[in-house]
Amino acid sequence: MKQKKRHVTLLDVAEHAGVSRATASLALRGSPNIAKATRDKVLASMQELGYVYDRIAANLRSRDSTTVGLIIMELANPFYSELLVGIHQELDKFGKTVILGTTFDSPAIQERLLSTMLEHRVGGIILSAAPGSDSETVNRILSRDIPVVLVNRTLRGAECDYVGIDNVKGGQIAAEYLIKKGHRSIAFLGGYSKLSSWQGRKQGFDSAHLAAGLTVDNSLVFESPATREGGIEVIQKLLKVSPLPTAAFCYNDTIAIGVMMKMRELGLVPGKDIAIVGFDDIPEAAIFSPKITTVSACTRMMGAYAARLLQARLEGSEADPQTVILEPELVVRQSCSPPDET
Amino acid sequence: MKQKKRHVTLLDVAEHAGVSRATASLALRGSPNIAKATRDKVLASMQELGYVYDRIAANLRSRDSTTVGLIIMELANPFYSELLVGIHQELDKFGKTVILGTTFDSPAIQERLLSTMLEHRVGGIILSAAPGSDSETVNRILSRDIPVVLVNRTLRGAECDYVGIDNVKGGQIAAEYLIKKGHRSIAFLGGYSKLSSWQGRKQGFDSAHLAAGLTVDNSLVFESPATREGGIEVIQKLLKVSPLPTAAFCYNDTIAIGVMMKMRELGLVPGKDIAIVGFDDIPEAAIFSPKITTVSACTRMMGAYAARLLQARLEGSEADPQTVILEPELVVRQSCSPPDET
DNA sequence: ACTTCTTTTTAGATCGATCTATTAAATCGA
DNA sequence: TCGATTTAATAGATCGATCTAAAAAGAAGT
Repeated sequence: MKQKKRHVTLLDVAEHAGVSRATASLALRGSPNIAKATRDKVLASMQELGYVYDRIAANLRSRDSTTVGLIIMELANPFYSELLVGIHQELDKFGKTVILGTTFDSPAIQERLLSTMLEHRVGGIILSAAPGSDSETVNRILSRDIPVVLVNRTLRGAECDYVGIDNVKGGQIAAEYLIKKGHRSIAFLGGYSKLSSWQGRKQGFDSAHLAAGLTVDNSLVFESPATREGGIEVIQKLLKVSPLPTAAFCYNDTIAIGVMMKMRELGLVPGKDIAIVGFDDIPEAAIFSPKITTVSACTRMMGAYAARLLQARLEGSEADPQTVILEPELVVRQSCSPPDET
Repeated sequence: MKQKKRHVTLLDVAEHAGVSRATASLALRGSPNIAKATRDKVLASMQELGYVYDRIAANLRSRDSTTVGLIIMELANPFYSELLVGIHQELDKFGKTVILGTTFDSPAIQERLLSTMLEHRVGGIILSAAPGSDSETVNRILSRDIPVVLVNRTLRGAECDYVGIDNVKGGQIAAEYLIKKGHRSIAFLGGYSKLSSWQGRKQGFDSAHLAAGLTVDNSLVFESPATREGGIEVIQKLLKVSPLPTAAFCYNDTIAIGVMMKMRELGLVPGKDIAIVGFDDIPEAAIFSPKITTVSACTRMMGAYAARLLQARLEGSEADPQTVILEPELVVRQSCSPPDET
């Protein structure tokens, strides 16, 4: 039953409709200087022959592109999958098709993905850069006239658009909240100090302490990968400290979840024995028990902004590099009791 | 500082190396009948000029494709994002680039996405079909010699490969487990009865009852969207029933989470007042409190299999349509107490 | 009827690569 | 040394569309 259909090209359509290839092309694209009768004839032939437009060939000739490359760290990570949703939905509105790549935070993989995407003639790239990657990488792409938008992670020296969140503010409101609740000894858990986002959050954390007349105890700062395992690792280190802090600000929600799971396993009551604030407001934060008080990074909106900035470039904007910094918001839930009176 | 580099083509490379375009092309691809000295010369010129291979143009001429279309329901859904991970990682190994589309379960959107992907000359398509979509859709693509692999959701009448899970078995082991724990009155919550996966799970659920000499009470079956909200909706309906069942099998984990959140909100103890078994084993299932006992759908593996089947077709396999059915596994956690003795 | 202007259509070159078929150079055997 | 064979390099057509520039057809003005 499987009959092999020959590939139908525009030339076949043109011949079937009794016009030239050029006319068929113009008709297809709804050019105003094709007579309506002719256009209808061409459209009918297309229908009849089962013609499929070859956008690839069209793009080759007209030197443009309807695809966009998207490079993120990982898909199995709620933060990035939310970001992906935001970007994907917005680009879809602009008729752009997304080509996906994940780096697992390896600059080498990132390099390979970028090459592949260039070979596929993407019109632009949205990049959440792997740590340790070079701004030279980005600038090399820009010099090929392919716009790049950085998202979530900035890259010093890259001359392109950037969308991120105000990490300083985020760290600050988290710490302010805990201080207001009466906490005086607050840990800072997880993440890597070489990431710009970590530095920002820490800075805000510190300045909230300063503003309240408190000093930050840097022996309560522990770094780790930004994973659930990282959280488990870091809470174990923290529990060796004496006296224990009454609260902890976690670099992100995933770490907070690891921390709290381990606490419960050890017979502690997360949120009560140690109050916890997370970061990102991933979907899990609302379903964990206790529900996690966290700093919302408006992740989807961040993705949408990135998509819009890129679209503007694709439409020819030559403006200076834009920077969009979103305001974080504290989402108060149930993971922060006031400190025990002892 | 921004100098506009002209696009470097293979012809430029050839001229720079002092050979013909054809030779440059062969050298680039490592053809055995190009002298090593010549190849080195060409490679050096490529390097020097900053040449970027245009895979799109190459694919046009050689009539093949390095891209694959992937169509799923939604990204912000742990099940599908796990599936995506499995597919994406495996395709990446084959050097295939993924073009992404989400249907939100709308056949109309699905149709549009398929068209777009065909226009982009994808080599093949992995599809988790929207409910109510037509097998004709798939067969039309197949008749264009573009292989399709269905994943997770089958489509009656579509003559192509399929990877799924044994839903009957899954429903059965879930019910068996609850029955063994002593439950005699078990609800079936969420999902839509028109989905083939729902029907399978229900069938297994029923047959486990039958095998234990129990009868299924169909007034304890409630349908809903497969979302957290669906779970909330469906537990409210269930709680109006009297006497209450002692256990519930949920169509998937997301529903189970909605159910349990709402239970807790109403002062009930999820897992104790009503024992809960979920389906899919999404990452959240392990972090929810209580940790959810669930039927693992081996989601990533499912994705990997789908990718492999497609790759086989792309390499020219003309075998009859293949069907891969994965065995589900019960993951016992903490959401199933035995029934209260009253 | 003839020029002028507009509208509609088209031939042929082109995008950047690969393919086919052929030629040029090198190697070899007698 | 010369033809036969193998190896290396190339010219020109081609993939399926768009673009440019020019031609053909139709409408309008005098």
